Amino acid sequence: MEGSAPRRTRIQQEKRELILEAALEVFSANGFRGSTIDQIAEAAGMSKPNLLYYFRRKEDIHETLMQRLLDTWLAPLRELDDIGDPLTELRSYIRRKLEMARDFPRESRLFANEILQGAPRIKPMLEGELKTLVDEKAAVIKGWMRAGKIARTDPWHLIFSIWATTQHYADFDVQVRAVLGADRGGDGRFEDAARFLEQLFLDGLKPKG
Amino acid sequence: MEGSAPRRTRIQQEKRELILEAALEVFSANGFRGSTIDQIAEAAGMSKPNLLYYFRRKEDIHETLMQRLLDTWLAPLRELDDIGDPLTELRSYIRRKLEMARDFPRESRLFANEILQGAPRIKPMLEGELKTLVDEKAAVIKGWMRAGKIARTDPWHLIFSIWATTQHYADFDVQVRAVLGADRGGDGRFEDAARFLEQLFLDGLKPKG
DNA sequence: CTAACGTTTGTCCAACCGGTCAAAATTTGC
DNA sequence: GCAAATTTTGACCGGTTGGACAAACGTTAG
Repeated sequence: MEGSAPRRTRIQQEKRELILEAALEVFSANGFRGSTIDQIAEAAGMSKPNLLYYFRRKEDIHETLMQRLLDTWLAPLRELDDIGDPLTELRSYIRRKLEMARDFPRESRLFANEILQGAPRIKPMLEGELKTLVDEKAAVIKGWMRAGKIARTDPWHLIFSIWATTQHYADFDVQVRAVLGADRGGDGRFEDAARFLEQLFLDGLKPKG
Repeated sequence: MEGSAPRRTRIQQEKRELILEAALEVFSANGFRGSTIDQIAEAAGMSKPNLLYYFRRKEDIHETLMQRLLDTWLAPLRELDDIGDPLTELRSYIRRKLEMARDFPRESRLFANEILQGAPRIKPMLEGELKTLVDEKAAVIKGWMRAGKIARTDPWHLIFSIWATTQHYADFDVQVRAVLGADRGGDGRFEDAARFLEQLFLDGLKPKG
Protein backbone atom coordinates (compact mmCIF):
# COMPACT_ATOMS: atom_id res chain seq x y z
CA MET A 1 0.00 0.00 0.00
CA GLU A 2 1.11 3.49 -0.76
CA GLY A 3 -1.28 5.00 1.70
CA SER A 4 0.78 4.20 4.75
CA ALA A 5 2.94 7.22 5.53
CA PRO A 6 6.65 6.37 5.69
CA ARG A 7 8.23 6.45 9.13
CA ARG A 8 10.03 9.76 9.64
CA THR A 9 12.56 11.04 12.11
CA ARG A 10 12.16 14.34 13.91
CA ILE A 11 14.73 15.96 11.64
CA GLN A 12 12.94 14.72 8.57
CA GLN A 13 9.67 16.19 9.77
CA GLU A 14 11.25 19.55 10.41
CA LYS A 15 13.33 19.74 7.27
CA ARG A 16 10.46 18.67 5.09
CA GLU A 17 8.34 21.46 6.55
CA LEU A 18 11.17 23.90 5.98
CA ILE A 19 11.44 22.84 2.36
CA LEU A 20 7.70 23.02 1.76
CA GLU A 21 7.58 26.52 3.21
CA ALA A 22 10.46 27.61 0.98
CA ALA A 23 8.94 25.90 -2.03
CA LEU A 24 5.61 27.64 -1.48
CA GLU A 25 7.42 30.95 -1.56
CA VAL A 26 9.34 30.13 -4.71
CA PHE A 27 6.68 28.23 -6.67
CA SER A 28 3.98 30.80 -5.99
CA ALA A 29 6.21 33.58 -7.25
CA ASN A 30 7.67 31.87 -10.32
CA GLY A 31 5.44 28.95 -11.21
CA PHE A 32 6.59 25.36 -11.41
CA ARG A 33 8.82 25.56 -14.46
CA GLY A 34 10.02 29.01 -13.50
CA SER A 35 11.39 27.76 -10.21
CA THR A 36 14.64 25.88 -9.76
CA ILE A 37 15.61 23.40 -7.08
CA ASP A 38 18.56 25.62 -6.27
CA GLN A 39 16.24 28.54 -5.53
CA ILE A 40 14.15 26.44 -3.19
CA ALA A 41 17.21 24.99 -1.52
CA GLU A 42 18.67 28.43 -0.97
CA ALA A 43 15.39 29.73 0.42
CA ALA A 44 15.33 26.74 2.77
CA GLY A 45 18.95 27.34 3.78
CA MET A 46 20.37 24.07 2.54
CA SER A 47 22.27 22.64 -0.39
CA LYS A 48 20.56 21.18 -3.43
CA PRO A 49 21.65 17.57 -2.84
CA ASN A 50 20.52 17.94 0.75
CA LEU A 51 17.10 19.03 -0.36
CA LEU A 52 16.95 16.13 -2.79
CA TYR A 53 17.60 13.83 0.12
CA TYR A 54 14.20 14.79 1.52
CA PHE A 55 12.30 15.06 -1.76
CA ARG A 56 13.61 12.85 -4.51
CA ARG A 57 12.19 14.93 -7.32
CA LYS A 58 11.15 18.53 -7.83
CA GLU A 59 7.71 17.34 -8.74
CA ASP A 60 7.31 15.55 -5.41
CA ILE A 61 7.62 18.86 -3.58
CA HIS A 62 5.02 20.44 -5.79
CA GLU A 63 2.67 17.51 -5.43
CA THR A 64 2.91 17.46 -1.65
CA LEU A 65 2.33 21.19 -1.55
CA MET A 66 -0.68 20.91 -3.79
CA GLN A 67 -2.28 18.11 -1.81
CA ARG A 68 -2.02 20.04 1.43
CA LEU A 69 -3.21 23.21 -0.22
CA LEU A 70 -6.45 21.79 -1.46
CA ASP A 71 -7.73 20.79 1.94
CA THR A 72 -7.28 24.20 3.49
CA TRP A 73 -8.32 25.92 0.31
CA LEU A 74 -11.72 24.32 0.15
CA ALA A 75 -12.37 24.50 3.88
CA PRO A 76 -14.45 27.70 3.65
CA LEU A 77 -16.78 26.16 1.09
CA ARG A 78 -17.14 22.99 3.18
CA GLU A 79 -18.25 25.18 6.06
CA LEU A 80 -21.09 26.63 4.03
CA ASP A 81 -23.98 25.18 5.99
CA ASP A 82 -27.68 24.83 5.66
CA ILE A 83 -28.23 25.78 9.29
CA GLY A 84 -28.20 29.56 9.59
CA ASP A 85 -29.80 32.35 7.63
CA PRO A 86 -28.89 31.98 3.92
CA LEU A 87 -27.82 35.57 3.30
CA THR A 88 -25.73 35.50 6.47
CA GLU A 89 -24.17 32.21 5.44
CA LEU A 90 -23.21 33.55 2.03
CA ARG A 91 -21.91 36.77 3.50
CA SER A 92 -19.64 34.93 5.90
CA TYR A 93 -18.46 32.61 3.15
CA ILE A 94 -17.41 35.62 1.13
CA ARG A 95 -15.73 37.09 4.19
CA ARG A 96 -13.83 33.88 4.90
CA LYS A 97 -12.68 33.59 1.31
CA LEU A 98 -11.49 37.17 1.32
CA GLU A 99 -9.61 36.56 4.55
CA MET A 100 -7.87 33.63 2.93
CA ALA A 101 -6.83 35.80 0.01
CA ARG A 102 -5.43 38.26 2.54
CA ASP A 103 -3.73 35.75 4.84
CA PHE A 104 -2.63 33.10 2.33
CA PRO A 105 -1.86 34.90 -0.91
CA ARG A 106 0.95 32.52 -1.78
CA GLU A 107 -1.36 29.54 -1.62
CA SER A 108 -3.84 31.35 -3.82
CA ARG A 109 -1.18 32.13 -6.40
CA LEU A 110 0.17 28.59 -6.35
CA PHE A 111 -3.31 27.36 -7.11
CA ALA A 112 -3.89 29.99 -9.78
CA ASN A 113 -0.62 29.09 -11.45
CA GLU A 114 -1.62 25.47 -11.63
CA ILE A 115 -5.04 26.21 -13.11
CA LEU A 116 -3.67 28.71 -15.58
CA GLN A 117 -1.33 26.08 -17.01
CA GLY A 118 -4.30 23.82 -17.55
CA ALA A 119 -4.16 22.04 -14.18
CA PRO A 120 -2.02 19.19 -15.53
CA ARG A 121 -1.45 17.74 -12.08
CA ILE A 122 -4.83 18.22 -10.40
CA LYS A 123 -7.39 17.92 -13.15
CA PRO A 124 -8.73 14.60 -11.83
CA MET A 125 -9.29 16.19 -8.45
CA LEU A 126 -11.14 19.12 -10.03
CA GLU A 127 -13.46 16.78 -11.92
CA GLY A 128 -13.90 14.52 -8.91
CA GLU A 129 -13.64 15.87 -5.42
CA LEU A 130 -14.12 19.54 -6.28
CA LYS A 131 -17.06 19.01 -8.61
CA THR A 132 -18.77 16.82 -6.03
CA LEU A 133 -18.34 19.42 -3.33
CA VAL A 134 -19.56 22.27 -5.51
CA ASP A 135 -22.55 20.28 -6.75
CA GLU A 136 -23.45 19.52 -3.17
CA LYS A 137 -23.28 23.16 -2.11
CA ALA A 138 -25.10 24.25 -5.25
CA ALA A 139 -27.95 22.01 -4.14
CA VAL A 140 -28.00 23.71 -0.76
CA ILE A 141 -28.15 27.10 -2.43
CA LYS A 142 -30.91 25.94 -4.74
CA GLY A 143 -32.88 24.96 -1.67
CA TRP A 144 -32.57 28.50 -0.38
CA MET A 145 -33.84 29.82 -3.68
CA ARG A 146 -36.83 27.51 -3.68
CA ALA A 147 -37.61 28.67 -0.15
CA GLY A 148 -37.51 32.28 -1.35
CA LYS A 149 -34.62 33.13 0.96
CA ILE A 150 -32.39 34.43 -1.81
CA ALA A 151 -32.98 35.50 -5.38
CA ARG A 152 -33.17 32.78 -8.04
CA THR A 153 -30.01 32.54 -10.07
CA ASP A 154 -27.36 30.02 -11.13
CA PRO A 155 -25.67 28.61 -7.99
CA TRP A 156 -22.57 27.38 -9.83
CA HIS A 157 -21.86 30.73 -11.40
CA LEU A 158 -22.56 32.33 -8.06
CA ILE A 159 -19.81 30.25 -6.51
CA PHE A 160 -17.49 31.08 -9.41
CA SER A 161 -18.11 34.77 -8.89
CA ILE A 162 -17.26 34.52 -5.20
CA TRP A 163 -14.06 32.68 -5.98
CA ALA A 164 -13.14 35.14 -8.71
CA THR A 165 -13.77 38.33 -6.77
CA THR A 166 -12.03 37.23 -3.59
CA GLN A 167 -9.02 35.46 -5.07
CA HIS A 168 -8.49 38.45 -7.32
CA TYR A 169 -7.08 40.32 -4.32
CA ALA A 170 -4.38 37.68 -3.91
CA ASP A 171 -3.65 36.69 -7.50
CA PHE A 172 -3.78 40.18 -9.00
CA ASP A 173 -2.39 41.93 -5.94
CA VAL A 174 0.27 43.80 -7.90
CA GLN A 175 -2.35 45.24 -10.20
CA VAL A 176 -4.75 46.11 -7.39
CA ARG A 177 -2.02 47.97 -5.53
CA ALA A 178 -0.82 49.72 -8.65
CA VAL A 179 -4.29 50.97 -9.53
CA LEU A 180 -5.25 51.98 -6.01
CA GLY A 181 -2.01 53.87 -5.57
CA ALA A 182 0.09 54.37 -2.46
CA ASP A 183 -2.64 55.89 -0.30
CA ARG A 184 -5.53 53.50 -0.90
CA GLY A 185 -3.45 50.42 -1.75
CA GLY A 186 -2.31 49.92 1.84
CA ASP A 187 -3.60 47.49 4.41
CA GLY A 188 -7.06 49.00 4.33
CA ARG A 189 -7.78 47.69 0.85
CA PHE A 190 -9.14 44.41 2.18
CA GLU A 191 -11.69 46.16 4.36
CA ASP A 192 -12.75 48.30 1.43
CA ALA A 193 -13.04 45.17 -0.66
CA ALA A 194 -15.09 43.42 2.03
CA ARG A 195 -17.52 46.32 2.24
CA PHE A 196 -17.83 46.53 -1.51
CA LEU A 197 -18.34 42.81 -2.04
CA GLU A 198 -20.96 42.61 0.66
CA GLN A 199 -22.94 45.35 -1.00
CA LEU A 200 -22.47 43.90 -4.47
CA PHE A 201 -23.62 40.43 -3.56
CA LEU A 202 -26.52 41.54 -1.44
CA ASP A 203 -27.95 44.51 -3.26
CA GLY A 204 -26.26 44.90 -6.61
CA LEU A 205 -25.88 48.30 -8.20
CA LYS A 206 -29.42 49.46 -8.70
CA PRO A 207 -30.12 52.59 -6.72
CA LYS A 208 -32.43 52.18 -3.75
CA GLY A 209 -36.03 53.10 -4.37
CA MET B 1 15.36 57.80 -30.96
CA GLU B 2 13.98 54.40 -30.24
CA GLY B 3 10.45 55.42 -31.06
CA SER B 4 10.89 55.37 -34.82
CA ALA B 5 9.82 51.95 -36.07
CA PRO B 6 12.54 50.23 -38.10
CA ARG B 7 11.89 49.85 -41.82
CA ARG B 8 10.56 46.37 -42.55
CA THR B 9 10.15 44.33 -45.70
CA ARG B 10 6.90 42.61 -46.54
CA ILE B 11 8.33 39.24 -45.54
CA GLN B 12 9.45 40.64 -42.21
CA GLN B 13 5.98 41.96 -41.50
CA GLU B 14 4.39 38.62 -42.27
CA LYS B 15 6.90 36.45 -40.46
CA ARG B 16 6.83 38.63 -37.39
CA GLU B 17 3.05 38.30 -37.26
CA LEU B 18 3.39 34.55 -37.66
CA ILE B 19 5.86 34.38 -34.79
CA LEU B 20 3.75 36.56 -32.52
CA GLU B 21 0.70 34.40 -33.15
CA ALA B 22 2.69 31.26 -32.35
CA ALA B 23 4.25 32.87 -29.29
CA LEU B 24 0.84 33.88 -27.96
CA GLU B 25 -0.24 30.27 -28.18
CA VAL B 26 2.87 28.97 -26.43
CA PHE B 27 3.39 31.70 -23.83
CA SER B 28 -0.25 31.71 -22.74
CA ALA B 29 -0.18 27.97 -22.21
CA ASN B 30 3.19 27.65 -20.49
CA GLY B 31 4.16 31.03 -19.16
CA PHE B 32 7.32 32.88 -20.14
CA ARG B 33 9.89 30.67 -18.48
CA GLY B 34 7.92 27.55 -19.26
CA SER B 35 8.12 28.25 -22.98
CA THR B 36 11.11 27.60 -25.21
CA ILE B 37 12.15 29.33 -28.39
CA ASP B 38 12.09 25.95 -30.08
CA GLN B 39 8.43 25.47 -29.20
CA ILE B 40 7.54 28.86 -30.62
CA ALA B 41 9.63 28.27 -33.72
CA GLU B 42 7.97 24.94 -34.34
CA ALA B 43 4.50 26.41 -33.79
CA ALA B 44 5.41 29.09 -36.31
CA GLY B 45 6.76 26.52 -38.76
CA MET B 46 10.33 27.72 -38.87
CA SER B 47 13.74 26.91 -37.44
CA LYS B 48 15.01 28.44 -34.23
CA PRO B 49 17.82 30.47 -35.84
CA ASN B 50 15.33 31.71 -38.38
CA LEU B 51 13.03 32.90 -35.64
CA LEU B 52 15.94 34.62 -33.94
CA TYR B 53 16.56 36.49 -37.16
CA TYR B 54 13.25 38.28 -36.66
CA PHE B 55 13.37 38.65 -32.89
CA ARG B 56 16.85 38.85 -31.43
CA ARG B 57 15.83 37.65 -27.98
CA LYS B 58 13.03 35.60 -26.47
CA GLU B 59 12.17 38.53 -24.28
CA ASP B 60 11.66 40.78 -27.30
CA ILE B 61 8.84 38.54 -28.51
CA HIS B 62 7.18 38.65 -25.12
CA GLU B 63 7.56 42.39 -24.84
CA THR B 64 6.08 43.03 -28.27
CA LEU B 65 3.20 40.71 -27.49
CA MET B 66 2.54 42.45 -24.20
CA GLN B 67 2.57 45.92 -25.66
CA ARG B 68 0.02 45.01 -28.31
CA LEU B 69 -2.10 43.12 -25.83
CA LEU B 70 -2.60 46.05 -23.51
CA ASP B 71 -4.22 48.26 -26.10
CA THR B 72 -6.87 45.76 -27.09
CA TRP B 73 -7.25 44.59 -23.53
CA LEU B 74 -8.22 47.94 -22.18
CA ALA B 75 -10.36 48.92 -25.12
CA PRO B 76 -13.64 47.92 -23.42
CA LEU B 77 -12.91 50.11 -20.43
CA ARG B 78 -11.96 53.03 -22.66
CA GLU B 79 -15.35 52.72 -24.30
CA LEU B 80 -17.15 53.16 -20.99
CA ASP B 81 -18.81 56.45 -21.66
CA ASP B 82 -20.68 59.11 -19.80
CA ILE B 83 -23.24 59.43 -22.54
CA GLY B 84 -25.84 56.70 -22.15
CA ASP B 85 -27.79 55.37 -19.22
CA PRO B 86 -25.35 54.35 -16.43
CA LEU B 87 -26.79 50.91 -15.73
CA THR B 88 -26.88 50.16 -19.44
CA GLU B 89 -23.31 51.37 -19.82
CA LEU B 90 -22.10 49.11 -17.04
CA ARG B 91 -24.07 46.18 -18.34
CA SER B 92 -22.57 46.47 -21.77
CA TYR B 93 -19.09 46.90 -20.30
CA ILE B 94 -19.55 43.61 -18.47
CA ARG B 95 -20.84 42.00 -21.62
CA ARG B 96 -17.90 43.23 -23.68
CA LYS B 97 -15.40 42.02 -21.09
CA LEU B 98 -17.04 38.62 -20.99
CA GLU B 99 -16.95 38.42 -24.76
CA MET B 100 -13.24 39.14 -24.65
CA ALA B 101 -12.74 36.31 -22.18
CA ARG B 102 -14.63 34.06 -24.57
CA ASP B 103 -12.96 35.21 -27.80
CA PHE B 104 -9.45 35.97 -26.58
CA PRO B 105 -8.71 33.55 -23.74
CA ARG B 106 -5.04 33.30 -24.70
CA GLU B 107 -4.57 37.01 -24.32
CA SER B 108 -6.29 36.88 -20.95
CA ARG B 109 -4.04 34.09 -19.73
CA LEU B 110 -0.93 35.79 -21.02
CA PHE B 111 -1.88 38.85 -19.02
CA ALA B 112 -2.80 36.81 -15.95
CA ASN B 113 0.53 35.01 -16.08
CA GLU B 114 2.39 38.29 -16.15
CA ILE B 115 0.48 39.75 -13.21
CA LEU B 116 0.76 36.55 -11.19
CA GLN B 117 4.54 36.66 -11.49
CA GLY B 118 4.50 40.17 -10.07
CA ALA B 119 4.24 41.99 -13.40
CA PRO B 120 8.03 42.43 -13.68
CA ARG B 121 7.82 43.73 -17.22
CA ILE B 122 4.71 45.91 -17.12
CA LYS B 123 4.56 47.32 -13.61
CA PRO B 124 5.36 50.87 -14.75
CA MET B 125 2.48 50.69 -17.17
CA LEU B 126 0.12 49.51 -14.45
CA GLU B 127 1.08 52.36 -12.20
CA GLY B 128 0.98 54.87 -15.02
CA GLU B 129 -1.31 54.36 -17.97
CA LEU B 130 -3.64 51.84 -16.35
CA LYS B 131 -4.05 53.74 -13.08
CA THR B 132 -4.79 56.94 -14.98
CA LEU B 133 -7.45 55.25 -17.08
CA VAL B 134 -9.10 53.58 -14.10
CA ASP B 135 -9.06 56.75 -12.04
CA GLU B 136 -10.69 58.58 -14.92
CA LYS B 137 -13.45 55.99 -15.27
CA ALA B 138 -13.89 55.82 -11.50
CA ALA B 139 -14.63 59.54 -11.61
CA VAL B 140 -17.29 58.97 -14.23
CA ILE B 141 -18.87 56.27 -12.09
CA LYS B 142 -18.74 58.51 -9.05
CA GLY B 143 -20.66 61.07 -11.02
CA TRP B 144 -23.37 58.50 -11.66
CA MET B 145 -23.54 57.79 -7.95
CA ARG B 146 -23.83 61.44 -7.04
CA ALA B 147 -26.64 61.76 -9.57
CA GLY B 148 -28.41 58.83 -7.91
CA LYS B 149 -28.26 56.76 -11.07
CA ILE B 150 -26.54 53.83 -9.42
CA ALA B 151 -26.01 52.77 -5.81
CA ARG B 152 -23.16 54.38 -3.90
CA THR B 153 -20.18 52.12 -3.59
CA ASP B 154 -16.44 52.01 -4.32
CA PRO B 155 -15.89 52.51 -8.06
CA TRP B 156 -12.36 51.04 -8.04
CA HIS B 157 -13.46 47.83 -6.39
CA LEU B 158 -16.44 47.73 -8.71
CA ILE B 159 -14.06 47.73 -11.67
CA PHE B 160 -11.92 45.07 -10.01
CA SER B 161 -14.95 42.86 -9.52
CA ILE B 162 -15.91 43.17 -13.16
CA TRP B 163 -12.41 42.27 -14.24
CA ALA B 164 -12.26 39.36 -11.83
CA THR B 165 -15.62 37.80 -12.66
CA THR B 166 -15.25 38.05 -16.43
CA GLN B 167 -11.60 37.07 -16.80
CA HIS B 168 -12.25 34.13 -14.52
CA TYR B 169 -13.95 32.39 -17.44
CA ALA B 170 -10.78 32.59 -19.49
CA ASP B 171 -8.08 32.19 -16.84
CA PHE B 172 -9.78 29.44 -14.83
CA ASP B 173 -11.46 27.83 -17.80
CA VAL B 174 -10.22 24.35 -16.92
CA GLN B 175 -11.72 24.61 -13.47
CA VAL B 176 -14.99 26.07 -14.71
CA ARG B 177 -15.39 23.23 -17.23
CA ALA B 178 -14.43 20.59 -14.67
CA VAL B 179 -16.97 21.83 -12.14
CA LEU B 180 -19.79 22.37 -14.61
CA GLY B 181 -19.26 18.93 -16.09
CA ALA B 182 -19.71 17.71 -19.64
CA ASP B 183 -23.33 18.80 -20.04
CA ARG B 184 -23.24 22.37 -18.68
CA GLY B 185 -19.54 23.06 -19.42
CA GLY B 186 -20.13 23.33 -23.16
CA ASP B 187 -20.45 26.43 -25.29
CA GLY B 188 -23.51 27.61 -23.40
CA ARG B 189 -21.52 28.43 -20.28
CA PHE B 190 -20.77 31.95 -21.45
CA GLU B 191 -24.43 32.74 -21.92
CA ASP B 192 -25.21 31.34 -18.48
CA ALA B 193 -22.39 33.45 -17.09
CA ALA B 194 -23.67 36.55 -18.85
CA ARG B 195 -27.16 36.09 -17.43
CA PHE B 196 -25.82 35.46 -13.95
CA LEU B 197 -23.44 38.41 -13.95
CA GLU B 198 -26.10 40.78 -15.18
CA GLN B 199 -28.37 39.78 -12.34
CA LEU B 200 -25.57 39.90 -9.77
CA PHE B 201 -24.37 43.35 -10.69
CA LEU B 202 -27.82 44.84 -11.06
CA ASP B 203 -29.85 43.30 -8.27
CA GLY B 204 -27.60 41.27 -6.01
CA LEU B 205 -28.88 38.25 -4.18
CA LYS B 206 -31.56 39.63 -1.94
CA PRO B 207 -34.95 38.18 -2.81
CA LYS B 208 -37.42 40.53 -4.46
CA GLY B 209 -39.92 42.06 -2.17
C1' DC C 1 24.15 38.05 -65.71
C1' DT C 2 25.54 39.64 -61.48
C1' DA C 3 26.25 42.15 -57.44
C1' DA C 4 23.90 43.52 -53.38
C1' DC C 5 20.72 42.47 -50.15
C1' DG C 6 17.54 39.69 -47.52
C1' DT C 7 16.47 35.07 -45.68
C1' DT C 8 17.30 30.35 -43.99
C1' DT C 9 19.84 26.66 -42.03
C1' DG C 10 23.41 23.56 -39.64
C1' DT C 11 26.60 23.77 -36.29
C1' DC C 12 28.25 25.13 -32.22
C1' DC C 13 28.73 26.99 -27.37
C1' DA C 14 28.30 28.33 -22.65
C1' DA C 15 25.09 28.49 -18.99
C1' DC C 16 21.70 26.27 -16.56
C1' DC C 17 19.09 22.61 -14.55
C1' DG C 18 17.43 18.27 -12.56
C1' DG C 19 19.31 14.63 -10.58
C1' DT C 20 23.19 10.97 -9.06
C1' DC C 21 26.79 9.28 -6.12
C1' DA C 22 30.22 8.30 -3.00
C1' DA C 23 32.38 10.04 0.73
C1' DA C 24 32.41 12.86 4.81
C1' DA C 25 30.11 14.66 8.89
C1' DT C 26 26.75 14.17 12.29
C1' DT C 27 23.30 12.08 15.18
C1' DT C 28 21.28 8.24 17.54
C1' DG C 29 20.72 3.79 19.97
C1' DC C 30 23.02 0.89 22.99
C1' DG D 1 32.19 5.56 23.80
C1' DC D 2 31.20 3.23 19.75
C1' DA D 3 28.91 1.25 15.91
C1' DA D 4 25.04 1.83 13.04
C1' DA D 5 22.03 4.83 10.92
C1' DT D 6 21.07 9.24 9.34
C1' DT D 7 22.23 13.65 7.34
C1' DT D 8 25.15 16.79 4.59
C1' DT D 9 28.26 18.00 1.02
C1' DG D 10 31.26 18.52 -3.23
C1' DA D 11 31.93 16.80 -7.50
C1' DC D 12 29.97 15.30 -11.39
C1' DC D 13 26.75 14.10 -15.50
C1' DG D 14 23.56 14.24 -19.33
C1' DG D 15 20.08 16.87 -21.31
C1' DT D 16 18.10 21.31 -22.37
C1' DT D 17 18.04 26.07 -23.48
C1' DG D 18 19.02 30.77 -25.20
C1' DG D 19 21.69 32.55 -28.36
C1' DA D 20 25.93 33.31 -31.84
C1' DC D 21 27.78 32.70 -36.36
C1' DA D 22 29.16 31.82 -40.82
C1' DA D 23 27.95 29.71 -44.77
C1' DA D 24 24.37 28.73 -48.06
C1' DC D 25 20.29 29.96 -50.35
C1' DG D 26 17.00 33.02 -52.56
C1' DT D 27 15.52 37.47 -54.40
C1' DT D 28 15.73 41.66 -56.69
C1' DA D 29 17.44 45.76 -59.13
C1' DG D 30 20.46 47.25 -62.61
